[in-house]
Amino acid sequence: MNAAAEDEPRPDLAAMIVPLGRALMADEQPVLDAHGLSMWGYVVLSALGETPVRTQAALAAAINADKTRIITVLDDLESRDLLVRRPDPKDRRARLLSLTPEGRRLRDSVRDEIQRREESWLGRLADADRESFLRSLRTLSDAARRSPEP
Amino acid sequence: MNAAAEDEPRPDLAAMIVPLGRALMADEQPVLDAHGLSMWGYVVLSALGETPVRTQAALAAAINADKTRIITVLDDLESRDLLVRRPDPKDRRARLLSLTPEGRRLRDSVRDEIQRREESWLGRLADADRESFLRSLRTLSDAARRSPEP
DNA sequence: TATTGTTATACTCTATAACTATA
DNA sequence: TATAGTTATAGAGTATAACAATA
Repeated sequence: MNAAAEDEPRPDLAAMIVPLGRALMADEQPVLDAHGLSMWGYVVLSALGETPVRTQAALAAAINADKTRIITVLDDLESRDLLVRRPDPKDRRARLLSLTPEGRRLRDSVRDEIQRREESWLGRLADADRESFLRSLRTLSDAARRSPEP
Repeated sequence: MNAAAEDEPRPDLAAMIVPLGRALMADEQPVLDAHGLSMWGYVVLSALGETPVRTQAALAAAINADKTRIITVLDDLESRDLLVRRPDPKDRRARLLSLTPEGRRLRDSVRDEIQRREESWLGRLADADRESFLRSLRTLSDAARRSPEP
């Protein structure tokens, strides 16, 4: 039994979640390195897979990134034939973004490796907690996406 | 029911956790601002409260920060009489760190406000999930602290 | 020589503002 | 004029290396 257990306040949520996020990212970095992908590169590939995106600004918004920040990422991915940018015929200012088959393959295999590593993290949880944890995480993550970040 | 639910892979853990951490921090920033505290300042006050720390290096390690990074933070907190640094008589290289009563008071009131805000996040969870979520989060957070970050 | 705290410097990430091309 | 994309610049945050004091 803990000596001062009664006085111990619970740790702040952020104080647990932020370092956990960092540790997860650090754990995934070797996978990305092995495929020559940056974190943002992978995020972009993932976001394009789920929903076809019609403008770079929309893509940036979807992944909570600055629109200027993803440009070099897109340049790199395009130069490696993982995605294509072509002007929208209806509005030639906009760029239609789509994954190439190769981009899709890369995204899938990286995601598989990453999620396999994540499984080993989830393996630390009690079986009864695991599903509940993922459900809660989805709920909070959705709430976070909706919360207005100035 | 979701159209393509069967094909939909679960989002990466990191892709949910990292933005959630950012949103929590953004949500807490106004509280810190109101008390003139930086995020690291608050982290230091919190860490000092829980366990008395005998060296700055130990403190830095405890909060997963670079030892050089907390120095200006300590300077600021000390100048505001929230903590004191005094040379350890047994090893005058080391600085014994302790909160002043004022530092303790500030830490407590900021923590109360922050945790009150966090409660409104947790309020989104199903009652049955809440306890499980916090337990799982503690488990993973502990694991993250142990994981060796190069 | 090794360690604690510190300072100075460099590097990475991110945001802001200005430019182009289309509309 | 307004918007999509782009480029250039500046700022914050972080890490690396070098230093002084003490052991």
